[in-house]
Amino acid sequence: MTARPPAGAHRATRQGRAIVAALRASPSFRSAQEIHAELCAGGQKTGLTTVYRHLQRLADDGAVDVLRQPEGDVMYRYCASDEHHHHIVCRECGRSAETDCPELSDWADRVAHSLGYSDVSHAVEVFGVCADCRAARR
Amino acid sequence: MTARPPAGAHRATRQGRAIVAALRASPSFRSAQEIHAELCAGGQKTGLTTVYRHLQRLADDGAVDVLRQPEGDVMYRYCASDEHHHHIVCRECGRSAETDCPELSDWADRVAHSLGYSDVSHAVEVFGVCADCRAARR
DNA sequence: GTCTAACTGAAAACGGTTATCATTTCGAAA
DNA sequence: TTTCGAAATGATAACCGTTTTCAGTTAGAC
Repeated sequence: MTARPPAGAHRATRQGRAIVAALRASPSFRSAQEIHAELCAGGQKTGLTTVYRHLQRLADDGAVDVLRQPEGDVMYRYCASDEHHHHIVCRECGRSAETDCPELSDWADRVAHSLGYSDVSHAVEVFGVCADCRAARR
Repeated sequence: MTARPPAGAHRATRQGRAIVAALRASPSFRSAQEIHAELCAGGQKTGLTTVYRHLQRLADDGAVDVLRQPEGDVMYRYCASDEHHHHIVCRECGRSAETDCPELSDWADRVAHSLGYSDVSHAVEVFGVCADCRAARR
């Protein structure tokens, strides 16, 4: 009877490191497919399945933010903050900024309770055009 | 050279009426597939393609609200209000209520502008548990 | 070095949505 | 009422992102 490594621990793999590095290197939301293409292009051969698996686990662990685009694609971004927060995403280049939302939580709670709802959560995404893209337009 | 009916006009069809009726009859968000199944079950034979086409056009016309669930399914609901508004959706039964959002718009604009973003739009969904479902729990 | 659970990835399955295209239907004009 | 073309329909296939499968590989504890 030999001792076992603690079940549930994650192992350090080349692919896992590459995926986290790719996420950290980007200030904007990226799709699994984009990250996969980027890794392959950079010589980091990695299966698409593996990319999906790591992103999913990172999201479960709360290490990345998940955003669903209006078109339905799921995007991932490395989390700067542990706190509950929201994003302002540039419609053109995808760059995003984080913001906290105390007023927003208050608003959601107040409105929900006044309508008889409890256990309130909210999903908010703000879209706009960032300063650089606006400048590039003209 | 014969005169033509105005291009772009919509024609009144049995299927179109059935789809609108199904939407009007429900207080909660429904998926295209659900509506299709409901029509078929009710003897209103209608193609799935046609359901998608009508829902899409209604959404384009602003006649229905569109909501993307966290799981990715697109849901549709008849619009009570023409104004910009948001929904509070019951996590358990899907029932939804509408609410306006002047503070929310202000918040989104203010935060976005302070970060250099313009042409701001926002997507907000609030989820909770409605009074009936809460009562049914215990 | 040994061993095994964790990880990998090619290929297939999945599921919702959209495109294709031959057929049907609405409705304006004659 | 009949005609006729644009619009609508719907069965089928294509699409596309994501998940599952499963045989093979690898990290890392001992």
